[in-house]
Order: sequence, then C-alpha cells, then structure tokens
Amino acid sequence: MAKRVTINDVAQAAGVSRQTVTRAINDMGEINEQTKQRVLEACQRLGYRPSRFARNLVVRKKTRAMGYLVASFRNPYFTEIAGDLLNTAAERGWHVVMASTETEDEASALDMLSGQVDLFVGHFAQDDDDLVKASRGIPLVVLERTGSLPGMHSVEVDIREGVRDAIEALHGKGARRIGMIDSAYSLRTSPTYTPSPRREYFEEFAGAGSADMVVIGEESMAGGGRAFAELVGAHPDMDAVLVFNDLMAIGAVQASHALGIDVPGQVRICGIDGLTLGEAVHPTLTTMSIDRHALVSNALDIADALAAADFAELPSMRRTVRPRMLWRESA
Amino acid sequence: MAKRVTINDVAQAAGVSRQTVTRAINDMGEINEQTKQRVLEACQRLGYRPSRFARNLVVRKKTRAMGYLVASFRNPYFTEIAGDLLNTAAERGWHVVMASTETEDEASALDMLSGQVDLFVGHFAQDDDDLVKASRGIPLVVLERTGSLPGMHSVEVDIREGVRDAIEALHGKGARRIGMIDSAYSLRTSPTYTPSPRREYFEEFAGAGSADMVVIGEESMAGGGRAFAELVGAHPDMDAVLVFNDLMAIGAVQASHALGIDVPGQVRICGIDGLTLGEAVHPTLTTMSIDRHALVSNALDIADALAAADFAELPSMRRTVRPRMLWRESA
DNA sequence: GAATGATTCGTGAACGTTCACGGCACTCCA
DNA sequence: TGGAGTGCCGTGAACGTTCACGAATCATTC
Repeated sequence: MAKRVTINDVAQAAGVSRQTVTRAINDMGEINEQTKQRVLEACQRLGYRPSRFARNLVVRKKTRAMGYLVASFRNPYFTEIAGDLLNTAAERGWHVVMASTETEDEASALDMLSGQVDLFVGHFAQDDDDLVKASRGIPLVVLERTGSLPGMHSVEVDIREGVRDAIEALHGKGARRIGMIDSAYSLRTSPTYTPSPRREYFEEFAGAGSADMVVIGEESMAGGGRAFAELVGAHPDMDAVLVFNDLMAIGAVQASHALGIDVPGQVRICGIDGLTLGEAVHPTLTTMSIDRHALVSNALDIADALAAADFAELPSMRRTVRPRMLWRESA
Repeated sequence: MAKRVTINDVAQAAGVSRQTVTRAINDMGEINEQTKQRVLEACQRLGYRPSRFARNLVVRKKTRAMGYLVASFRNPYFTEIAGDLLNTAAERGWHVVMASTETEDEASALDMLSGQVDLFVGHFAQDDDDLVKASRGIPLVVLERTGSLPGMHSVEVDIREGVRDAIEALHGKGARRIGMIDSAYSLRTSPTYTPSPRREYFEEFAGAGSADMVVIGEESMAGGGRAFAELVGAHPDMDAVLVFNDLMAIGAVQASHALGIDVPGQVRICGIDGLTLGEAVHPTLTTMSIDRHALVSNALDIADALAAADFAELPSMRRTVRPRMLWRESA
C-alpha cells in the first residue's frame, strides 16, 4: 500500500510550512494569494487529501454520529423511517451511518460500525444481552421494543392497545369471525416459530377460538397473499383479517381479486403500520397506523439527551408512541 | 462542555498505564485477568469511550467510507438502490454514510459529509461545476448521468435506447397515439420547467405531434394520477402513455379506475424503473426496467478502483447500464 | 545457581492535523 | 528616527490512541 500523502509532503513540494498549507486548503486568510495558488496546485499534483481522523481529532468538533441499523429495505415502513430519521437527524446536527441487518447479522453490523459512531438506533431482533455485548459500550436506542439493560433506551409502540382498538373497530363494523396473518420472522433467527407479540395480543382480544384462525407467512406482499389464500381456504366463514403489517396486507388485498373475494363486503382487511403505499392498492388499505415521525423524533430526543451527557451511562429512558386507526376502504 | 475522559484518566483511576488499558478494552492478552476487570470497572465508572478518531488515526485501517446521497426516500426506486448499495458495500468492506438531498440542498449535504468520507455516490441534479466545488476534492460517482469534469466518474443508464425500445414495443402492440407524463422535478431547482431527457427522447421517437401529448406532474403517485387524468381529458383518443417513472405510473394505473378507463384495453400504461411495487397495483405495471443491482455494482467497481489508487485523481471512468422491457399487464 | 522462558506491565514514539504564539519584513505617521 | 501597526509565515505543542520495544517478576530447567 502506497504511503499516504500528508500535509508535510505538500508543504515541502510547495516550499512552505504545514501551517501555510492549512491556511490555503481551508482558506483562512493570512496568506498571500500567490502562495495559496502554488500550494493548491501542489495539493492537486500530489493528490493530497487531508485525513478526516487527524482533523477531527484536534478540532473536537460537535459532529455526533449515530449508526442506524435498517431492518429491511424491502419494506417501505423501514425506509420511510430511515428517510425521516435522516432528515430529522441532519436538522439536529447528527451524522447518520447506516447498515443493513437484512443480509448481515445484527452483531456483526454493530461491530462494524462501532468504531464510527457514538450511538446506535434501530429495530433489533436479538436478545438484550447479545445486543449490548455487540455494541461495545456504545449506547443503544431500540425501536418498538423494551430495552431493559443499562445502556439501552427505548421508544416503544403500544401495539397491545393498537391491536385491541383494531379488533374492537372490526367488531364495531359487524365482524364476528376474525382471523390473523402473523409474520414468520422468528424463523430467521431460530429454527422454530415463535408467535409475535401482535399475535399474542390478537388472541388475547379476539376471543375464544381465535387462536385457530391464525396463519403465518413470509414478510412480503407475496407472502401475505399466500397466507390470505390459505386462511380463506381454511375458514370460508371468516369475515375479517388482521394482518401483521401493511406490506403483507397489501398482498392480501391484491390476492383477493384472484380469489374472487369481495373486500370489504365479504372479508374486511386491516393492516398495521399506516403506509402511504396502502393507497396504491384497490380497495385502499385500512390500517392501524404507527406515527413514524413521532417514533423518530422521540428517538432523537433520547439521542440528544445522551449527547448532552457526553454519552455517559444514563438511566434507561423510555418513550411510548400510540398507534391509531387509519380508515380507508378495505375495512 | 465537560472535558473528555481519556485513556489516561482511566489508567490513573485504575492505577495502571495507558497500554494496559488498551489491552483491557481490546482484549489483547498479555494482561492479568484481575487487572483487566479492575480496568474495565474503571472505564464503566468514569464513562470512558475511546475516541474513534484517535484510534483510526494510528491504525491506518482499511475501512473506507463512502457518502451516499439519497435523492428521495419516498420513491422506492431510490430506497431499493440504497438497500442494494448498503449490502454490496458492506460485502466489499465499505462503510456507507447517508444523507438525504430531499430536504437539504445538495451542496450543503456534500459539505456536511466531506469530513467523514473518502468518496461520494449519488443521484445529483446540480451542475458539474457546483458539484465538484461542493465536494472539496473528494471523488464523485454520479449515477444516471454523465460527469465530465476531472474527479467525476459516472454510471450512466442508456435511457435513450430504453425509451426508443419502449415506444417501439408500444407500437408493436398496436398503439398509434402515444402520450407521455413528464416529471416536474426541474421546478425544484429552477423557476422554469425544463423538459427531462426522457421527454426529449420520447419526442424524438414518438413521431410528429407527440410533443403536444405531454403533461407534467409532481413526482409522486398522486401527481401521476392527476397528470393522467389531465392527459386523457385533453386527448380522448390516446391509446398509450409512457410515464416518467414507476411511482407516477402506478398513480396513473390507480387513477384509471376512478376515470373508468380500461387498462390496457383502452390505454396502455408503461412506466420506467422496474419497481417490484408495480406488482401491487391492478393491473400490474409494465415498465422499462433499470437493473439497479448492475447500477450499484458498477458504482462499487469504480469505488474500488479509486480506493486502490488511494483516491488520487484518476481519469474519469464511465460505465453504462442498459434498461429493458419488463412485461406485465398494463401494456 | 545461573540461564531460560513465560507472563505482565510500562515508556517513547508515531499517526496527521490544527491552534496558539511569535517572528520577520514592510509601511505609515509623528 | 523611532515606534506602532499590518501582512505573511513558521515552530512547538496538543489532540487520544496504538505500536514497538524493553523491563520487571516469577517459575522452570539444566
């Protein structure tokens, strides 16, 4: 590997001192225009690029960097959050470094970024223990779940209340036989399926016999479509479905055409997330909406609080976001 | 601002030397388990966090960072690219720092990141001159456009060929009166509308009179829907539409229901991009597909070449990706 | 009992940049 | 002629960490 071109090399080539080079490249004044040009020309010629590490080391800037772990770029729910986070973070003076946990496992993604950032934010699937271990002492803000260990902070979503409200709303519309499509995401990290909290809340509120009316599917439009077909096949009298998320729910609405099922006349479909995308499908998707902007700004409040304390270990902070029904056509 | 806790503070608190602290926190061996615990406990107590800058300065690691400027998080086209880039970059040992140019202007986004990265990648709207000026000597890989200045490299998409093929294909399907929906994006940076290259190619290949059958719309589903309504209102005999991108095309397909227009029977709709999302709508969207994975991997090839040369100024590199028709139902 | 080796720890130097300060040459004015 | 002021430039120090090397201690071996 070729040796790095430093500021001293440039200084020597231009016949001046370090400091003069600094003045030239940062146009700081106190420098003759002619020498400045000569220095800049030397930079060009040698291909000099200042080391961002050395620079940041001495200036002790206030640029704080957070690492954001994106669960999936195929689900607009997460990309919308990412976009919102990027904007809000920029406003508040944060840099955002991203990595995907879709292909890579969470531990190695955290490890990779741990040298670059002051803070982690993201949706995580791993255990608390593994998480704090992998984050190497860097504070963690976990989204849509509770972080109990020291060094973890959380922005929770009151999904239990959301599911209860959704089921009540469906009952209010006259639904009597409600089914559910759950996500098979637990199979990604473990060999056996574990019901999601959303499913548990569903069974808690949907009443006796509801546990039989659950089908699991892959977390995609196609997966939602297949699960929906399976569900209506097994339960022809079903008159409403709560779907794990909007992406799968959109797949279900899409599949209803091929299956010849009238939505919402015959079966009502309700998603969870509140994606704008739900307006693209026909009929448009009714959904239990999660305020993503609130989620992000709460996370950034925590981030700012941590930064104010110089990322020392603070008692765990918790915020909660409450979802609410977004009525459209499918339910 | 409180003074930073350094490795020396920890060393003093634990009654050992710097190096011993280093050994403890990076578990490097050559250290007694007991002292190690004492050191770690001191770290904990003082809230010590190593400076990533100081660390990177000395180890001269091979972690290269690229800044990716995301044009929009509301268009899946860009988020899919972002996801792909993140994965491919991670595989090849790159960090990715992202910023959005949706709310912030490109120059300030570049400026903000310029201290953090070795390389920029993104879709840009600004002039070449402004771009290289804002990037402070950091190499630039521009996507879907040609970069002519030194320090700029490009991955182009042969949109001209794509548009020609799309129009020929529509002709082949029997279309005789083809319209187009163009994006109004030029209005974001300038007060007057400038036709996009896609529109220019459309007029070049669609034949005489085609220039009258173009309508501009906002770059969103709703914008595409409105533009479609306007277009069919003005040209009832139109039998096909080429839409600036899939997001708008999906809006057009969606709008066709409300307008009582049969797609593709009465009007064929063809988008540009090749989004998976095109399958969500009914009828599913036919589109001129751009291979986003090829786009990304070409960009990373250039990035690797630049990294191999230690980001010295190389002659501009250019790659080209060719789009091709993705037949679904709407055309 | 001296030599050898293993284990554990500490010290000077280096990474590449900017900051604080001081010096030189020159002009200007009394 | 002397002093103050101004424009331009250079030198030591500092930022916080790790690397290379050496030293001290203790057990082991011949």
